Amino acid sequence: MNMRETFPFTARIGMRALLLSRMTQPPPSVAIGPPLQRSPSTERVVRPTARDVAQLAGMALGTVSRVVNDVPTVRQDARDKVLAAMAELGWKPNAAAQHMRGRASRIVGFIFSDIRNPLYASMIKGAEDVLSRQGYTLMVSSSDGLPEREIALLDLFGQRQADGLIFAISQESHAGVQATLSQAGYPFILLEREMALRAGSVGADHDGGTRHATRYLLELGHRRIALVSGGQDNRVGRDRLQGFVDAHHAAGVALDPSLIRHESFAEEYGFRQTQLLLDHAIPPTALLVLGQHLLRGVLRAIRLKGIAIPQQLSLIVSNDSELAQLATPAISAIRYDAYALGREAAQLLLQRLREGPDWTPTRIEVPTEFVLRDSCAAPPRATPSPSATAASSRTPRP
Amino acid sequence: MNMRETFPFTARIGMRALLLSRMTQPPPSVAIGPPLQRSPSTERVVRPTARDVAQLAGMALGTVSRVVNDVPTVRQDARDKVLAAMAELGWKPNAAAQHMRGRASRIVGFIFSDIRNPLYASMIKGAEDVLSRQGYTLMVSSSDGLPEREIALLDLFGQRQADGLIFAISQESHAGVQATLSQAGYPFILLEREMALRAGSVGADHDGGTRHATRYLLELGHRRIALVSGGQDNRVGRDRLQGFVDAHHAAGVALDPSLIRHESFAEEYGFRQTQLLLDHAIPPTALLVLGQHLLRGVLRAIRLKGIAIPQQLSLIVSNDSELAQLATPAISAIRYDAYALGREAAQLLLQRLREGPDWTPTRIEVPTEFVLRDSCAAPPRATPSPSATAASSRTPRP
DNA sequence: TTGTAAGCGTTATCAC
DNA sequence: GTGATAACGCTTACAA
Repeated sequence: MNMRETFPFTARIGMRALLLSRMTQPPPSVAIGPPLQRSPSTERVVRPTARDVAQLAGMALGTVSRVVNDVPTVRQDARDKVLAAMAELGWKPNAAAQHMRGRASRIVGFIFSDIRNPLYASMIKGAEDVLSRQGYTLMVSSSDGLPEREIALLDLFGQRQADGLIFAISQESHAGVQATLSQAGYPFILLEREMALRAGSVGADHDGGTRHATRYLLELGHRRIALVSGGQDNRVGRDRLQGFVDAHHAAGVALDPSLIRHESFAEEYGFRQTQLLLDHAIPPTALLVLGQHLLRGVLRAIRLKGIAIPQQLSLIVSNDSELAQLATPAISAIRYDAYALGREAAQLLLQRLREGPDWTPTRIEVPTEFVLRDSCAAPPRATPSPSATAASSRTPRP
Repeated sequence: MNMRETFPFTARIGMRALLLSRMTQPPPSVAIGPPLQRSPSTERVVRPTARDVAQLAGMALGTVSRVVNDVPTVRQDARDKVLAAMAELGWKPNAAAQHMRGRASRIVGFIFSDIRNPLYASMIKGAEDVLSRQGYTLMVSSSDGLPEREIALLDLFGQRQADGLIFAISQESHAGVQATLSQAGYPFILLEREMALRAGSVGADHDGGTRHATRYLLELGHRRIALVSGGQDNRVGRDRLQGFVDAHHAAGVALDPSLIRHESFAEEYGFRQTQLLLDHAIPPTALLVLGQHLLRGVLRAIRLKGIAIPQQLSLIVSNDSELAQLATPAISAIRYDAYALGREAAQLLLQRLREGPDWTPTRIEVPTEFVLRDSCAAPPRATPSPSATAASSRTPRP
């Protein structure tokens, strides 16, 4: 017999105890913990099953299933009885059991370094708005930028039967992650990345954005434009550098390699490299900061030196941020719609899920936009350096 | 026979097609969509099962299970054979199937209005860092502030067999949400909210924070302090009002009810009410803005009127934000650690899960902190209004 | 049109 | 110690 205790479960009004905050907590570790340990005394609330519904409705188990799955060959009165029983018991089909019978889990994983990055938060919301409408639920996890954790998460999503994954991998070339990914058993979409794997990808047009911004500076007359960035190991970094170089070529302006610093996205790197650049024998008249966190460090270094923006130094940042908008002066920025990026990623994944493994991997590009604020001006007439005065001509690009 | 195709699945290198961005997309709807529709041709990659592992290892199915669950009564050579087969096939236990056998799902749901709110993002990260270490995975969903969607999500997490939920409900008193919650069948922790339900809750000490800030203004000599806020329908709003009132009482200062505006958290409300307050017969000399989004509108109204902060008007905001930090002048703020809040919520949920239904519902309070910036000063000697000069005495609270 | 039963991938309870 | 085997809650042929 399968009869259970009565429903519904009553809610008791509980008293509240006021605790003073306890805030001790060891730092996050890499391990996901014993993936699915034995749970000693898993107190599970007694939930009704389809069998209970069938019994209450006086129908067979199969009929309950047919009703929830909208199989047309169910007589109206039978359907009504089942529906009534469902409502009475508050029964909802168990997704795990449905999945066991070959149904898709409708779970999509999402891995990024840290959800506190507002860009990721927007991407998640964009993806969620698309996916939730199709009955998918998002499982999100932070990798904290650790490939080992990414691997663990990839395995975890496998165990958890995810139908697909949206992934902003930390290091495109990490062999372990690549290997895990290629055997993951579920399709994935790369965010702002590119790999030699059969995967869709979605990214912003950083190439075009950076080219546009660089050309703008060149047209203002700048001839020594510095670049501070990170990420040699991902598509974003490569695209940005490409745009920077292309703009110089197109303008016929020689590019001084000593003005390019692209080893890290860290704030301190921005601080240090800006100091070095400003101390350069022939310092740059404009600075392209490609990385949100870098900007803080860059601004600190500029202020420390007492350099005036934009009179002595023009500044452009990518991507846009509150800091860029609210700084004094407001910083011109290369921006893109992160929400749209997430939305496109979700749509691409859905398409892949619809079309199956024969699907042709696709890359979707989201446009970037150059937002002109108060941080750009023509270069100062004479470079602060004693030498080189001929360089500061004001001609727009030839 | 249960023999499958061979593993592992090889990864083919795919070519990439470059599509120009397509950005059409209907607006988000409330419906979660047909919760778990029939998926017409769910292409599932053939995954190995424990049975395959057993066969390859030349052992029985049960032994495979014993090995993954670390049952001690397995001989070493048997264990080795199974382990080898597992590795060869890349097999991982199917979490859904494990759950079917009574194991906890180790899924925790998280509902908030919009993940793009940086406070929620931090809370999620805090919760994730605690939960992931115990093998739990977070399912996150936005309600967009719609109770109907909250109800749908509560049901969804039930279907998806969540072990528990962390919830920042939109309207504490919504009957439908209350009813769904009380029959959810899984425990939940309320974030920054309070309800007459058997639930744990975690919140910041807005009462104390607001009291502290108000007292500070009173000690500066302010006697007409205005309050712009929203959320009469949740604990945060009530706590803040309480702190505001208490500080006045403690200082023996009468409180003018016409200076209290607390109907909405919307930017436009902040804009409009600030205009009205500044046009007041006896305008306030200080303004407490309790709500992140309000601040934008408030600042706009103040600038539009050409009022100088802090010379003519002192300003304090809750909670802290980039805008508060970067505005000119920087705005003093009441802040709290949202990451800690999420962490505490997760720990409370874990405790509840450990202790079972007999657990005593607990409220955890996270401290707030008053960050003094450049937006506060003593009130101007004479109020701009022609009347009332006696009111602007400078005595600290008696 | 509806009831019956096999089976999804595990775990747990039996025997052996 | 290890091998069968019966569940778990559901879907889906197949019978009736």
